Amino acid sequence: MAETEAFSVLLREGGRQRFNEANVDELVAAKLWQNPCWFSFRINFLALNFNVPIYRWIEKKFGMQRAEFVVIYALGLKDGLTASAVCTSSGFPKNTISRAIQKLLDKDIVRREIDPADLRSFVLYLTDEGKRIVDECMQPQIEREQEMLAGLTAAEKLMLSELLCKVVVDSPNWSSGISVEESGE
Amino acid sequence: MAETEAFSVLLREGGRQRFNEANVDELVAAKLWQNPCWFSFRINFLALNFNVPIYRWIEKKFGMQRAEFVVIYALGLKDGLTASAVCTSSGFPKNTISRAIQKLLDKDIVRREIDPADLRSFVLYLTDEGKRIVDECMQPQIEREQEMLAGLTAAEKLMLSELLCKVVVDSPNWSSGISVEESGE
DNA sequence: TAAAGAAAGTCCCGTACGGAACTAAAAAAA
DNA sequence: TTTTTTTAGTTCCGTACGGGACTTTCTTTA
Repeated sequence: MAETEAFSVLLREGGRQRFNEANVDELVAAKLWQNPCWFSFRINFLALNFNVPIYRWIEKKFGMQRAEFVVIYALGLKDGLTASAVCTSSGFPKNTISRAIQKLLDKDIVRREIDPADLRSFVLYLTDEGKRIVDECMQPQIEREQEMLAGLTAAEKLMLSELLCKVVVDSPNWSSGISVEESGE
Repeated sequence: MAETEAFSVLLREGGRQRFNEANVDELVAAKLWQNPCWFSFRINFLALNFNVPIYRWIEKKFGMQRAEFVVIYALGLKDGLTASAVCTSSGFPKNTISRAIQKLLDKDIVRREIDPADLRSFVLYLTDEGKRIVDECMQPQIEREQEMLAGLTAAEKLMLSELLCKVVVDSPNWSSGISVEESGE
C-alpha cells in the first residue's frame, strides 16, 4: 500500500535535476522538493495561482463573488441544473450556493422554474445576460491557463491532461471524510 | 500563441475514450470534457477534494484555521522564516497571516524573535509543541494523497510529479495580474 | 545628510462564508 | 393509509477573511 521510502523521495523530487532552481523562491523550492506531500502542494499552488487573479478580476468587473461565478460556470456548461447539483459538483456548501443563486436572481443573471416533478427543487437557467457574462469570463481564464502552461510542450500538456483526468475520474472511490479515527480530543 | 481548435479539443478530452464514464457524475463529466478550461477545472477539483476533508480535520482536532496551518506547515519545512516569506509562498494576504501568527503565539505553537538585521520583521520558530502538531497533521495528508493517487501506476505518478513540478518552476514567468485591460466598468 | 519611497506588520471595518437549525416536499417504512 | 426518514432549499448567527489605512523601519535618491 504505502510506497517505499526511496520511491516517495523520487516522487517528490519530480525530476528536480532538470530544473534551474536559481529562479525559484527558496521556500517554494522547499515545498516542492522537501515535502512529503508533493502532490497537494503542487495542486494547491497551481490552483491558487490560477484562482486569485481570476476571481479578483471577476469581482472587479462584474461584482460577483466566487460562489456566484461557480453557479453560472456550471450552468454555462450544462443548463437546467438544480442547486444541489451545483453543490455536489463544486464542493461548496448548500447555503453558500443558495445565497449566490439569490443574488444572481436579483441581478437577472439566472432565472429559475419550479421542477414540476419535484416541488422542492428549482431548475436553473442562464438568462441572455447571464450567457453573455459567462462568455466574457471564460476568455481571461483560457488565457491564464495558457500562460501557466506555456512552459510545457504540446505532448506534455496532453500527458498532463490525461493524468489529471485519470485521477479525477477515480474520485468516486475516495473516502469522503478522513480515514483517521474520529474520536479526536 | 493560441493553440489550434483541434488540439485544444484534444487537450480537454484528455484521453476520454480510455475511461469508464459510467461512474462519473454527469456534471463533473461536463466540466472535464466540455470545458475550454481543462486545466483549471482539474486542478481546482483536486485541490478542493484534498483540502476540504484535511482542513475540516485539522479544525476539529487542533482548532486551527487554514491560515494557521499554512504558517506552521511552512515553518515545518523551513524554520526561521519571516511572516512575509510565508505570505509570498502561500499566496495569503499579510493581514490574514499576521492574525494567524498572533493566534499561534498565544497558543505557544510558534515563537518569534526580532530580526536584529531588520527591526521591522520577526523571525518565526516552531516550539516543541508546534513541531509535534505539524508532524501529527502531516500523516493524514500523506494518506489522503496516496488515496487520491491510488488509481495511477508508479510510472504515472512519477510523470505527474515531474509535469506539475515543471509548471510550478515556470511560475516566475507568469504575469501576476491579468492580461486583460484594467479599465473595467 | 535630509526627504521621498518602499517594505514589514498591525489594526479597523465591512462582508462573505459555513455550521446548524429550520421548513416543506418526497421517499421509504410501517 | 399514516408515520418516519431523507432530500431541497432557506434563514440565522457567529466568525474568519481580505481591502485599505496606519506605524515603524529600511532603502533610495538628491
